[in-house]
Amino acid sequence: MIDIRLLRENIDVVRESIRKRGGDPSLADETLSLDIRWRELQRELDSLRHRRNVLSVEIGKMLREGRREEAERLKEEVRALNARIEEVERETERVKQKRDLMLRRIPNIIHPDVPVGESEEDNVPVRFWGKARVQEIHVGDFLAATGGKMDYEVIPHALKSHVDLLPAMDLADFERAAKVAGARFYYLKRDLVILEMALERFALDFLVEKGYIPVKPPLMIRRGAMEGVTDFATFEEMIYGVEGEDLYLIATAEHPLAAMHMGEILEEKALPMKFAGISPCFRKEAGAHGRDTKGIFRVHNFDKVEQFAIARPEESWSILDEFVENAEEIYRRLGLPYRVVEICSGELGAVAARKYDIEVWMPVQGKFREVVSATNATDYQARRLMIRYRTPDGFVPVHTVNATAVATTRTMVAIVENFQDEEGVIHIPRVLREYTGFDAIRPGGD
RNA sequence: GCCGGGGUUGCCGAGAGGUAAGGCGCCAGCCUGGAGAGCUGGUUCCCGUUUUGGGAGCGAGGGUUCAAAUCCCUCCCCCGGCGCCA
Repeated sequence: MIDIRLLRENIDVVRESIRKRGGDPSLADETLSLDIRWRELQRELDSLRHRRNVLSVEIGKMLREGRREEAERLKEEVRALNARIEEVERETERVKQKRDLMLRRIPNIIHPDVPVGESEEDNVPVRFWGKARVQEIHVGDFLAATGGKMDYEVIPHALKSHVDLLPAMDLADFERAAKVAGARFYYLKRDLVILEMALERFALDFLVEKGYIPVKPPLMIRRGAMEGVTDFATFEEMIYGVEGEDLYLIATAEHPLAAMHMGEILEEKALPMKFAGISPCFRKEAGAHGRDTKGIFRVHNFDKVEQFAIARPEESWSILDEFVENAEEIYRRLGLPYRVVEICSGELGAVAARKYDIEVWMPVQGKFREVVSATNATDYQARRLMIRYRTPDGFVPVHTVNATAVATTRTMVAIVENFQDEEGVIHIPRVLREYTGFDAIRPGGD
């Protein structure tokens, strides 16, 4: 939620931000006129209540002095006044709720440097790292995607998709998962289970070493908490609810981590707080029909190690950079070639003021695919959640920053695509071997 | 799940139908060579204002009443005990 004062005092900033996102800026004007109406009603309500309070004190005095008839007459007057108050209260509440509903639909004010654009094609690559392995047929696409700014080698042999390779090696079972749970679920088996845990432990150790606090959060949270951290569209399209309970499955550890300090006033010296959350993530993936329908690239539940910070406003941008750098270092250590892209205005989620993705080169698919997403939500979540910190001029909303460290399923796809050889052997990145205890996964096991 | 105790302002803590004591912390002013102590005022949210001001707020939501932190319902959370469980 944006600061309503911004709407009252500087509505052009709000309009411009909405326009850049491709939304309708009249949302700002409509919200403001509701706010003006609400303030009128509130003023009327306050003066009516003032009158009641005065009379009520008077009644108390009369009763103490034994002036019963006078008191009864006044009571009658207050009863009439109360009927009027109730009427105005209802209207005030109605207008306020409508205003708040619209206010919550206004997306975060975007950072001025965010590239303006409409779709994925307008995202701006900012960095490339590594030497990509490119199949002959993908060389054209690769050059288009990198503009020649990334090193590559053409590989002669054909590569297998994880969708085929993993079941063939009995490392995953998609058919039985579909029987039991439906599409976009999976059983992971054997060494792949170990690999997943190795990835998690590697990412967690990496962040803990930097002083981040490891956290396993609740996997279900209440509606009030979920509404504080997600926008309406996310809630509708992504979030599973539990029937008969006021509980919703988290779509990322960011949700319970952001809500952890809701309603609190934090001491400035406690900031920034940096967390390494680890949790399963549950996502409906509504509207993703026909895309990545097989395998483990896009699934309804997966594990993720997440970076999350609660920060002072003046430090949130450097923390966003730090998070991106952390994630890059993780993927560099894994040896996976990637590019960093800045997400354009039209593709930003409502809570994001600015966002970077890391996309790993996937040799089988012949594309860069998103594995990491890093967002500065500025004060947007904090205002909804009422997370503030103490400053000399009062309580100020904190900033929240989130970024992936490792999403296990997508990273495993990246490993399978990048590190399989001619024989179909999957080589384990060196940094993971101390965690897995094996250096490769071979067909037929061993 | 059951029984009992509890949830009050940044923190602690009184108030048990009559309109939120007191202490601490913090901020400002006075005082001081400077600091401290002391004194004075302020210290949640909303509306209004040149100023004076008004309203809301006692875990959440309803109800009773002229008036609710206080009485009555529903729910949430914390502490203790019992039960159940990994």
